[in-house]
Amino acid sequence: MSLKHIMLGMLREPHSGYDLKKQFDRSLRSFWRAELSQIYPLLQKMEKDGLLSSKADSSDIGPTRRVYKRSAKGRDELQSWLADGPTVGTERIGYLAQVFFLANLGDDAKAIEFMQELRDHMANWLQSLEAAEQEWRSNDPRYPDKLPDEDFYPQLTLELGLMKVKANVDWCDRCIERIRSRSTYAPAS
Amino acid sequence: MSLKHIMLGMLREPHSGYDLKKQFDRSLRSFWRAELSQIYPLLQKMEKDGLLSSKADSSDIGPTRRVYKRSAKGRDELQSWLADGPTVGTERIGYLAQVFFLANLGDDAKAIEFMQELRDHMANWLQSLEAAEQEWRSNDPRYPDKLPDEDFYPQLTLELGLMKVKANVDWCDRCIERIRSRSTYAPAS
DNA sequence: TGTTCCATGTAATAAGTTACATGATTTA
DNA sequence: TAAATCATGTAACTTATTACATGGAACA
Repeated sequence: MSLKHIMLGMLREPHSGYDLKKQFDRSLRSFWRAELSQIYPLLQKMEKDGLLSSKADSSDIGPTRRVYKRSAKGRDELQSWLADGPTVGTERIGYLAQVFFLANLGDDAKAIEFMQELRDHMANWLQSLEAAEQEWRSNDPRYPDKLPDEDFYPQLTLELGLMKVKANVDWCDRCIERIRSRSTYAPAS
Repeated sequence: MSLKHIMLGMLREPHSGYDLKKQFDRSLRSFWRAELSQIYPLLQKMEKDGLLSSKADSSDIGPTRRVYKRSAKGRDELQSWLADGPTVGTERIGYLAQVFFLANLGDDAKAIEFMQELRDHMANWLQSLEAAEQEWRSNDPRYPDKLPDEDFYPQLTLELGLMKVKANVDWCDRCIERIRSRSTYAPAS
């Protein structure tokens, strides 16, 4: 169960479920996602299990929120997740499963369209990652290697994200090229 | 629901649940996985839904197996999955979530150990992908661009797999180096 | 005053994992 | 004959998604 551990990681400082969702969309979406309808019940369960504590926060602005923070037990649980070593072999990449079976479209032109659409997604994604990096770099002189630990490790994941998404764009381009040349040998009816 | 569609992709030719599991471990494990205890009930349900047909196969060797094959309805379902365009933004990569929170180990040496272990995993994985490619290349003169469609598209995913796993190895190396230099500035007590 | 955003949840369903159970066949 | 592999499944549980429901606050 990883979402539990991700929550524990995020809840060093108090956050509401709504906050956590936004953080997901900002900094973790390259490798994990979660819906609010999963987050809220999970937070409740984790509090029941003693991993979190919560309190209502009726601050001056906005509706009342419930903010959670991890307990000592929660911190231990997080550490043992990390100490267990890397979780490998559980990756799940839907679009690659689709490419694997793309022959079933039965039409090279449609396959090219698919790859083109994928390429566009990846190019947009790359832009947003590059923008995020640029902003970070210009707002914090410690970027990247003198960031405090709690920002340095996220920065490592941003770097890999950039590399991977770039690789995806290039790969899409080459795939399109290769499908095109094949079609030339045996053009669609 | 993607596993359903992956099954449909694989079941152009008849296969048993056991077969499908082996195919997963051979050619799809870079981006999807499934347990037998998920596969068997799913096949039954898909047959009930008219996406597959099955028959018992008491061949000369081995225990009796039940082999499934997709129906016309199954083929349509598969095509509409592909025609819907690429599924993006649902990726899930557990080890990156861990790296993101690696500061919580509270010890650079442990973080380096973690990254080292990850690097080893990736390097092994790379070896097995390279071996798979090499074998394929030497056993089929059509490799890679003159393969028939049903092998060409899987080959595209193998290529990306190779690129990504290589990128991971390099990234791990650089991360280890960067964590080391940081430690030099502020060495662990 | 209507739209968007903030904020929290429940219900129903689907998808996936871990543990358990069974028995035949092949190979060392 | 013991161990590994082939082969299929069920049960219990955990995890995740989709749809629904509610209402206050900010903003244009």
